[in-house]
Amino acid sequence: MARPRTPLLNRARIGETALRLVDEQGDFSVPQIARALGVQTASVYHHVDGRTGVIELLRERINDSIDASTLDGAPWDAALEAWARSYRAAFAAHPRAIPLLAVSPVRAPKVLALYERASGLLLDAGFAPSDVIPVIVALENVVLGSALDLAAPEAMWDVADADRTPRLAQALAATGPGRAGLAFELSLAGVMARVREVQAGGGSGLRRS
Amino acid sequence: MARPRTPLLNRARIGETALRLVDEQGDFSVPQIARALGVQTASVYHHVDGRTGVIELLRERINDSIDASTLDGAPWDAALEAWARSYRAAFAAHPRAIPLLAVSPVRAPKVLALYERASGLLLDAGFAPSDVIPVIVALENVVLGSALDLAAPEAMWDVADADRTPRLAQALAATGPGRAGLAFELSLAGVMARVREVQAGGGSGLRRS
DNA sequence: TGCAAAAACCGAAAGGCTTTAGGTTTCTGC
DNA sequence: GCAGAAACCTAAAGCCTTTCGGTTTTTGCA
Repeated sequence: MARPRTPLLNRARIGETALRLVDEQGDFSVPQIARALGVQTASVYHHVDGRTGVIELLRERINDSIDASTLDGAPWDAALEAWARSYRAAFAAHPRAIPLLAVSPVRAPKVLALYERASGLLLDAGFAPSDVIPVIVALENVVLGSALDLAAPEAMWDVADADRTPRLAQALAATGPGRAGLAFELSLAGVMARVREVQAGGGSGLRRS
Repeated sequence: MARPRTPLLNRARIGETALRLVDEQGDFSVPQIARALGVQTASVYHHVDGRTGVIELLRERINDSIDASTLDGAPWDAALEAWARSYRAAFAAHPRAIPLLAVSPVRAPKVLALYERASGLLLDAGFAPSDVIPVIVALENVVLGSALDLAAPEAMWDVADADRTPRLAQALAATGPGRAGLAFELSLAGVMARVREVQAGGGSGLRRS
């Protein structure tokens, strides 16, 4: 009833539970976590900095499943592309977490470490320093946009009926499964091609184009 | 104290207030809207279907500022690109609303009408029907990903310090303002180039690549 | 014209969430 | 051996969402 002989809580268990709740219902609350772990709400606050802290835990968990080693590969463009794929796969595994992560700022050092490696990769590849961040952000946009698409899926397209939106219905009928993946591959291929052009151009390839 | 001689509330005033609150603080609550309009909380529920209804109001407002006429232009690729730009501009004007809109699917007929026009544009341009949806989704991913980036607090990048993340810090220092816009232009240019390839290829250009 | 029904707002309340403050017990370091 | 930290609890303040009856004014229609 006070301090237990063996601890009931730890950050890992809290993060695990929160992620499960988010996967199941698209959101979480501190009382829900506490109930799932058989503990009072206030106890959770001893291990985590409130709701924001739990979100940070989610970010770490998802981020840990990104294969950072891809960034060590060569050539640089294959490495970057593999990183983007791994990045997306990590988010695609928990699409409902994305809206949560989008609003709160990144504080996890591990996440910053990823950006650090990506920056190093691009600088070593000869990118102008002023082009590095835009390139990273562009890739990130594609990854997150595609992941966001996974978060609010089919319902949106189901509304289309052949009477009011015939062309859309025609296009939808011809679309096979895995449209989200196809769209991601299209975007990724396009952006990577453009990124290669920027690198080949040297200097600040972006502002010139 | 009961029914006023002239109505105090209407959907437009509620939507306007909600959007202002979202722009200012990144979120809204029904009581906040009520207070801003000098009304009791319960009164708002007479005009709008709760919190969800207010979010739908936000979506309508933002969608209305998309310039749909761009899709009527020619050539098709310029029209599509202009649409993407207008699409992004609409969201960029209220970036903090994106996480709110991202979770619930679109049901507004006006939005579907946009997709209908885009589908027609692509079909008329000779795209294989099975390629139309992936192309639209790919563009949308870039637009929403980039808009989401605008919602993310700048603080995210401020955390980088030169000791632990030197290359990232170097890249950040060299980055001018408007990194978000630069990244969007990069993504858009890349995706549009790839989309042109798909069209030129005919058939199902996507699966072949 | 009369009057029932609808519209617009208010008061109150249930139930949930976030967070803090202050207790009690157990463990740890010295 | 003991002070202090750690882990959990009870309690409570203050917010939010939503619903359920009021009260008054307007409107539709007979």
